Amino acid sequence: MPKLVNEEKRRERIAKAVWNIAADQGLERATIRAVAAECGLSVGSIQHSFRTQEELKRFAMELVVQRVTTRLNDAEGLPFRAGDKAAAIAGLLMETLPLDAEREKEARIWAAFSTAALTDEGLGNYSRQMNSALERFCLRCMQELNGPESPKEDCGIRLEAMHLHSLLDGLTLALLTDPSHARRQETKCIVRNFVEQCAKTR
Amino acid sequence: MPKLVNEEKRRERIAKAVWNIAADQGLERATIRAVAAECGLSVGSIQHSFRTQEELKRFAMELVVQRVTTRLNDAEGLPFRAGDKAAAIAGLLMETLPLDAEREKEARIWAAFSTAALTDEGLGNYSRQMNSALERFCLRCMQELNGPESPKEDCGIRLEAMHLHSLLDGLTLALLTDPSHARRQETKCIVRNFVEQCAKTR
DNA sequence: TGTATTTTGTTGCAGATGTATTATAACCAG
DNA sequence: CTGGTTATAATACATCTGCAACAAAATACA
Repeated sequence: MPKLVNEEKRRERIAKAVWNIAADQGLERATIRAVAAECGLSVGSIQHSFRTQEELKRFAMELVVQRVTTRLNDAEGLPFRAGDKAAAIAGLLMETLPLDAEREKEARIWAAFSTAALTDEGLGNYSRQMNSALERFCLRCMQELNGPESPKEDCGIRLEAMHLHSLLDGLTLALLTDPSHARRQETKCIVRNFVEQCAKTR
Repeated sequence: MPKLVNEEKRRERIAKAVWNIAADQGLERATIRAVAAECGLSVGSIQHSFRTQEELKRFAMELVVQRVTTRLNDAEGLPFRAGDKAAAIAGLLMETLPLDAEREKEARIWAAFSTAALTDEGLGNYSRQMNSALERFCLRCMQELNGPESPKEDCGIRLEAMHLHSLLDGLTLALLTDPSHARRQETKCIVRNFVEQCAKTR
């Protein structure tokens, strides 16, 4: 029997190297050799874990979707205190925005992949998965905000959830091209205002 | 004296070839040879107009910013009829969204360039220019919506303009990954609701 | 300890890519 | 028509890229 390696961990390590390169050089610079250098492996090792580069990119993007999706689901499960529900939800929403260095990197990674998905049909499904997950999350937030007395099958709330989702995406983009402190503060204000407004109308 | 060619037209023609490739294959596929083939020129001709590929990409992105900026400025200049001001503005805003094939292509082009700008400092300024132009446009729309009696130096309206800007960006992204008819209709609803809501609060 | 089996590292190769160089063709003033 | 200038085209070349092939090392079990 040969050396035993946790193949899944290995694949994740390689995928994270792809993330790093995508975040600060662009996905097109994530060549096999660059990835190998980034995670301190040889080209042969990468090839052992991923037959082709396309497979590697798919896996790297899928892993992003998985991580974010489970994180969103976990957040949904949290109980809200009744008192400051609006503030709690605003905080929850802000956690999805690139307001610190770590989230900014994640957002840059996602921007690279989702743009690549526009011209790479093999990746398109992951974009759609991510959008579904985000929209479910936003819908859940809006329902929580509106209180349990609101109708479950309201068309209006679905549109408001889409509004929220698009707003978060747009704010993310704006923060990526201008990550200044001022912009961050304004972004937080916008999210707070949105939540406030929603809470008021009901 | 030699053959005289309208150099500016030539450069634009080449830049548009870059746009085409970026829109349906991704900016990284816009190699010199691919661009030459796309616009029916030879590699040498491209090189005559652009010394390096980087210069070509910069020009192609700058041209997008110029076009959109002038278009937005033109739109701002139009007079609004007093009667259906909200509807008129909603229509104006929808014109910035990829609700038809032509705008969808433009949005794909812009997505490619703005993502590239995240990891290419030479392009970052164009992203910021575009954002400024869009935000001015949104601010102008909000002011028009609120009527002339609203204070000119309101911090709130600036935030609302940023909200609108981010919303448009996010809606654009969502439409690119799901350009279905249903999604387009929902997008229009969201824009109309936003404008309505803004008009009501004042 | 031996060895079969897997992992890892290196190298080779065909094709793509950016760009410099060179040669040809087109054009207009004289 | 012609000469000189420029536009266009073709090619050359060094580098990069994905991937395959192979060699070397490592390890778990007999």
